[in-house]
Amino acid sequence: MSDKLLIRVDVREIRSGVTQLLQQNQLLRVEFEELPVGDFILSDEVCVERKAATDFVLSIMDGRLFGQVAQMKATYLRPIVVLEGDVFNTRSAISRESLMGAISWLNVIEGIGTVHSRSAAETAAFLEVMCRHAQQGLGYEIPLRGSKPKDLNVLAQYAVEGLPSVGPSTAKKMLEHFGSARRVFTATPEELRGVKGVGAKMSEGIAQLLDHQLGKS
Amino acid sequence: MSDKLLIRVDVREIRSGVTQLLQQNQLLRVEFEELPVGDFILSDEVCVERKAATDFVLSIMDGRLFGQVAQMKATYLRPIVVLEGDVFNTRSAISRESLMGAISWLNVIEGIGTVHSRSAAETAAFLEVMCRHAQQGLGYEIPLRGSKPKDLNVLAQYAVEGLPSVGPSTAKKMLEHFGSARRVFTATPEELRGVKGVGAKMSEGIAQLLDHQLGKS
DNA sequence: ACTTCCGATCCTTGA
DNA sequence: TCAAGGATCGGAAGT
Repeated sequence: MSDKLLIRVDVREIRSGVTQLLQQNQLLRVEFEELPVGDFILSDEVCVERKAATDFVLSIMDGRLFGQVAQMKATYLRPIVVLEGDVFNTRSAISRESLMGAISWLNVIEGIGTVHSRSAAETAAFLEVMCRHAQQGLGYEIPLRGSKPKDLNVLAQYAVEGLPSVGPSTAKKMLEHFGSARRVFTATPEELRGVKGVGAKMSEGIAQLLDHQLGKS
Repeated sequence: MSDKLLIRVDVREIRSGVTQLLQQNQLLRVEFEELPVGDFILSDEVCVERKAATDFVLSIMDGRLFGQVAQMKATYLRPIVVLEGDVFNTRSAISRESLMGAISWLNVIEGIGTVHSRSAAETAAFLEVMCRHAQQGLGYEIPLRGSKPKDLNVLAQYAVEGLPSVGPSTAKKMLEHFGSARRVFTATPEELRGVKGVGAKMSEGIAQLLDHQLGKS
């Protein structure tokens, strides 16, 4: 019972004030890892992504947030985003509706809870509580929103979207057409054109990328 | 498509400022009902409980919150609590820990998202967005990946970074090792392990993703 | 997230 | 049947 709670922290958070505070906390044992996704792992099921206000806004604008969220959902049953600071008062030129849209999207569509904290200290305190809940919870399993197997689809889509001129819609159609990501990546330009929305230009561009031998910059 | 979004509001919210604002919103059609649970029904799945800061605190202290939440969970797939105002600055003699405990409990254990709003107006705005998301989804798709580079070398690396657990440095090494992106994507797990930094776990994860047959839509 | 803009792709026409 | 034109869709860029 006297065992400390284990919290696994991504190495990129090492220097953050939050982490310092966690280490000072006698109830916690902090371990650093290079996490492929998320910032704090509270249990096998619960993963926390911490976003300072400005970073949250930036990650919306450059699209990082969506990929991160997709990956969190693929790995953890209960991903949670902690928003640190006042997201509505960053200097960034983002519209209010975009911001609210993002928060709503997380909660309503993705089923990812958002916890607001006002400072690093508060974030650390929240993490302690959340950690206890995640590990000692109530013991019973909670039926969850996301299904696991389906999530490989998302990861596959994520990979395919890396191709030039390929967005969400084309990526989906390609995966449907070819069955797997590997078969998309091995397809010839002619085969690619079999996908609706993919014409000469796109198929050539993709082939060019795939077969490109790296050289001069 | 031009139909307004329907939002069902509990009769006890009739006189609230939030409701007034909802009624003025041309995009919404407001209907009042005596709801057995929750304050706003946004869809068959999504239900919102609005808690002004002081009320939130009170409902924690007298234990009401837990019952309400249990009922919401029983009826709706995705219950959400909107916290209006500054919950940490009510006059009530509640400890910070209890407050954070309640918020953590909602998110971590119950899987109920908490959205913070600073005023009735903001709550109303949030409800509009959430209502749209609940009923129509986004209405478009978000690219999982951010904007793409144009330089072929960089682009190839970018594409490879789409693989799970593969960051910039691993991607670079893979490309050097295999010569082209296509050859990375066609590699077997054993071949992948030939790259420094890629072990059993990562190579298996990658292969699994590449060969994953997508489940049906 | 949301909006706007631009280009590729697709589809119809019409010779 | 095929080429040219315009409508539509989806990706990219910007706020």
